[in-house]
Amino acid sequence: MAKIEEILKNHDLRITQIRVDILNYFLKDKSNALTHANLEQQFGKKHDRVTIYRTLNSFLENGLVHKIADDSGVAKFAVCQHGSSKHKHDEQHIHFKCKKCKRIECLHHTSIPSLILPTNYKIETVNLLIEGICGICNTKAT
Amino acid sequence: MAKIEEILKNHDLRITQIRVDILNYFLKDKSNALTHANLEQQFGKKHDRVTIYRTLNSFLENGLVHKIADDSGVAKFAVCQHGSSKHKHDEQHIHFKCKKCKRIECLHHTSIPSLILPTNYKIETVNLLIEGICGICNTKAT
DNA sequence: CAACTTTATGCAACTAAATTGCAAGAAAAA
DNA sequence: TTTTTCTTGCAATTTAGTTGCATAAAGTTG
Repeated sequence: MAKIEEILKNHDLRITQIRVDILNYFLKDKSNALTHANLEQQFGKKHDRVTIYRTLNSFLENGLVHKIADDSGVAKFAVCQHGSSKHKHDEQHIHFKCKKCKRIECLHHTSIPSLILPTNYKIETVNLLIEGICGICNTKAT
Repeated sequence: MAKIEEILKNHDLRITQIRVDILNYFLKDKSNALTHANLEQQFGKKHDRVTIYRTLNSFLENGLVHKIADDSGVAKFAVCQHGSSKHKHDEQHIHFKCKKCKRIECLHHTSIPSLILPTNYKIETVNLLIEGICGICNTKAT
């Protein structure tokens, strides 16, 4: 069985054309976040708009991708790092949004420092989005 | 001149009824974030839906409020701490979203630790959203 | 592998959030 | 108080996402 199909299986997802296509597209650049619009542009002729939404949602529910919080109002998704089970939680990591190229990427190798909150606050998830200029844009500066 | 009106002036905003109303409402609980829907519920009879959007946007542009990134797709706003000029940047702070009461609040007294990013990455803004159970909900637990 | 069960897909319609254009009205400036 | 500039209200539109339902495909079982 091809690698892609194994990944889908491991996340309790049926193997269908659109899922293979979209997962492949995500895996081309693992740290890059994608929107529904990005995928519609890529696959809009081959697959239905609504099916793309539903694919993203099932990927999300089954822990294959995670949703990235940003203030644009458009949902962005990126593949989770762990290759296998849907139950294993993705390590928390930083998201970086470049103001120049607009790309959002996951910085998997940069850890989130521990935080001290007021008494009685219970932390469940930490969502850290940094905006600035990414390495690529910064080297080929104006 | 009343305090509210001074604040508007200091942010280069004309004094109008809706702006006074909305700013007052924000200031009732300075650390609480509000959505357009919250404000529409409060002021929908007195003021137009679109005007509420525009009020939020001018508050945002003139640095009176900031927009909070979260994954819900609905824009949330909270007043900035500094009372005065629109040019003074708001100190960066943590946002906390309670999974029980759904409230988003600004933790102004909890600072963001410094972060080390990969080479050539330039940080401009840090957006830190923590989800969990807030102090109030946690003490009156189930 | 045929029949069956379950889940996914495509299409149309719909909802929700936010924006735009424009004429009229209100604030601030001259 | 007149003029200029900005703000408001209304209608229409755009954009993002969801829902219902009939059909089709995937996986399962005898």
